[in-house]
Amino acid sequence: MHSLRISQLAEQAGVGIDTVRYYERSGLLPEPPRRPSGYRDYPPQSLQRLRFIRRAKALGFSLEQIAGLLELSDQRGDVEAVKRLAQQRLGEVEAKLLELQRIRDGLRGLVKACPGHGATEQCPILQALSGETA
Amino acid sequence: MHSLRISQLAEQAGVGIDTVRYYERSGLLPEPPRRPSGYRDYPPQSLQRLRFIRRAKALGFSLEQIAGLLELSDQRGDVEAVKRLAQQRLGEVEAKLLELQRIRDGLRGLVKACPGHGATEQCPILQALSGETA
DNA sequence: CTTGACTCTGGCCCAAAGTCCAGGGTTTAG
DNA sequence: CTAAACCCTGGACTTTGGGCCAGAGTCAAG
Repeated sequence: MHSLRISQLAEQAGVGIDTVRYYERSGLLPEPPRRPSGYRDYPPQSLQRLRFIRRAKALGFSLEQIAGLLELSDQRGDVEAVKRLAQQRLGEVEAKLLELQRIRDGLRGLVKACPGHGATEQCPILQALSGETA
Repeated sequence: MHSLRISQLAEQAGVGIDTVRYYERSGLLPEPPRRPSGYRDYPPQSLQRLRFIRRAKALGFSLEQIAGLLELSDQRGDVEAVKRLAQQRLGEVEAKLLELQRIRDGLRGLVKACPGHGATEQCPILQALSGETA
């Protein structure tokens, strides 16, 4: 059951083969062991990691930020530093959540205010986002 | 009080001048009227629009997606179509929210589980993201 | 009326995040 | 043993979202 090769890993994670190699080059995915032929031989955890990356990316994190998140889970020891990093990310994520909620509320308002007919008038989403947080 | 020129608009919106022109080229910002000299002469609403774009971008929306959001507020008439579009966007935004909440919960768990010392052990963020939503 | 700050267009350049060969080994099924 | 299907490295190419000139016109102050 163990050990995937790159095409299987890529497919199961829903990314391209080149993407996998690119992540390795970028340090997001650790270099896997190689078979004598030179083929990469991935342990199944790689799959989790790749999926994590894919989902985080879908949320608008850059690969660099994702690297930061992954560091958290990789670190054993220096718990202090890990905690600080986590708190910082948490702050960022919470801020993002607040803004996204405003967008959601704006859209909800739009959908509700718009019973399928009548004037769209003052669409609320611009309002919802014209707030301060410069 | 009316009518900004490009440098003022850019500065007040917190973006570069080239960015403003780029958004115009991309259709995100409507072409403003010109003075006889050819200078762009922005109405103050442009500022709201630019700020909206900036914030949405910070949330991980691509310019193309932002164009979709803006379309909603631009449309007057064909209320049916607007509503459908809004509902679709709403779905997307809600999905994003759910995923972000999972990340937040994972990070919170990590922060809490990590009292500043002791073993990091099984960091929860990988778990928090290894869920299904393929 | 000149100087400095601003604007115009057009074009070239950049980083991020891949994508796509080419040329050459490897593995496996028939 | 040979063909199909994989994998390797290295490098070129692409798209997105701008940044950065050059050369030329414009505007405001002194």
